[in-house]
Amino acid sequence: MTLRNNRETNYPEWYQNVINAADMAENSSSPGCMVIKPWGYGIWEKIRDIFDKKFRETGHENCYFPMFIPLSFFQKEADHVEGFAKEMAVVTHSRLGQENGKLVPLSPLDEPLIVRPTSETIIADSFSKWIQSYRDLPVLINQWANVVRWEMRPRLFLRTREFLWQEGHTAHATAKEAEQETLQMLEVYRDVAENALALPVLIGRKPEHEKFPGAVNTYCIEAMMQDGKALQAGTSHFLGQNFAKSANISFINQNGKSEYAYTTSWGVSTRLIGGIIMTHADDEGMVVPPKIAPYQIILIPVIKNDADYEKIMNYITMVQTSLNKHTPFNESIRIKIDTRNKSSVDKFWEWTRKGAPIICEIGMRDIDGAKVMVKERLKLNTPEGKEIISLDEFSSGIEKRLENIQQEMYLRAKKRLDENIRTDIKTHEEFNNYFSKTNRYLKEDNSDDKNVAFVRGKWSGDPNSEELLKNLKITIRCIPFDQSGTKGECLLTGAKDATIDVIYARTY
RNA sequence: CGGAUUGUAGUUCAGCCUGGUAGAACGCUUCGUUCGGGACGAAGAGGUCGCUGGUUCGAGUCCAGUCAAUCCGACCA
Repeated sequence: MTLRNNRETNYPEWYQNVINAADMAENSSSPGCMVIKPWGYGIWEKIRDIFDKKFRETGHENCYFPMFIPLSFFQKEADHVEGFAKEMAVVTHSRLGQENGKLVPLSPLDEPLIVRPTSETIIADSFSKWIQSYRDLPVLINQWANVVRWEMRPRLFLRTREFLWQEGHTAHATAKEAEQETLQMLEVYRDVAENALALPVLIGRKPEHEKFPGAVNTYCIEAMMQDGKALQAGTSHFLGQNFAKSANISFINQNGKSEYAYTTSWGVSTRLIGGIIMTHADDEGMVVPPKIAPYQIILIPVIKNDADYEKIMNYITMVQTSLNKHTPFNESIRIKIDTRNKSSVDKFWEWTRKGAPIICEIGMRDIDGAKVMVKERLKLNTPEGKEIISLDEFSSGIEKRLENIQQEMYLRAKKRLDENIRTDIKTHEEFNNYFSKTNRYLKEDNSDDKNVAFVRGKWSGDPNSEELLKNLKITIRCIPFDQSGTKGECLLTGAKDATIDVIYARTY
């Protein structure tokens, strides 16, 4: 029994099926919101821990700010409010009362409160109090929080009204230092995405019309899903003095003069999990990279006679003890012994659908020869996917085995990304032709030339581009850092002598 | 928020056109045989048919409203 929909017949439904099959999350009765279940939340916790460590290593400390932001704070930054106005949750009352047997809001607030869609304004307010002198800079903080954006078309992990994320906020004495911070955190995002989530990404700068509201520059990491669409996986913003001016974050510099600080902000969210699903999952369900798997190894007892129970459990404990001596990725190994009263076959397929990297079935057959049956999720349905090896060999090779799985997952995704960025499209006509096709699951051999994914090519920078892109349902994902400097036909407008290299793609 | 479609058992759905005792499969429980690639047999539990109102002797079925979900738009991490 595979998933009800495979990637090829119905990609969006397949995505939902994977989440159900892996028991990662579900729609809540609270409209547009999701319940993140233990396996999904466990993955988020691992992602969070890895990022958190990196943030600390780069000098940031965690804080917490209120989720309610006074409405007036949003009026201070014009671009910012314009960008978020259409998706604000507004708190207007402070009490409920009975009216004709129905509960109704009572006691209106003098000033409505906004449930934070992002925290620039409320954090800038604090910064303005914290920062007096150049000696107070830089301020480097991060918060792990939930935010609310009133989405009209929710999708588990990718777009829900409430989501979990991390938002870093920093203030600096110079523009240069703030820009460096912005790029440093972008590099942290790239590093974690590629090395921990096995999510190969493109990095670059957003064009003007895709910038974060209120930012001077927005940088991003962009990933490619298995249907060739792009997913913005993380953003890092250089905010210049925009928020400093609107919230009066000023300091006395070394020359005794008052100056506005330069701020940054950067964030990744639970959306990353959606990206991981759409990058690694297959027609059997989820596949989780070992570095972020809540459990890396599942041990399933195979008990044919109740009389063997104790013997088998003792052996499994021995397997666990042996594995526990090892520290893959320099961390404690994460093992789950599945003792639930279910058939071992059911357990195997359950963990397969959840995407646990390694599943071992252990029964009487293994005990005599001190062996273990090892199944790797990534090699499911292949002859190599099932090995019977000695416990010693399995145990001593476990670090390497998990590293190989992690590496293999990255390489597979990287190959897909590399092979589906078209660089040979040189004219407006070819470009229109290419994007006249609809996105679908990317076939590996690409033999029938129906794959639609990314195009790397020229853009004129024409301010009317936004409208043109909208009509074609295409976006400019980013302006890559490595610009060729050559001239060519703008793929979007057909204008000659366009100089900017950009990534065009459809997006989530 | 606009367009389309759908809401019936835990899940997927049939029943609705043509109103008259609530159905199937899977899942779940129990027992037995099984168990190392998605088991089999037998018995059993489980639904005020999304919600509100209307028409009717009678509504899962017809009508109106409403809420939610899915897909397509607009918007977005």
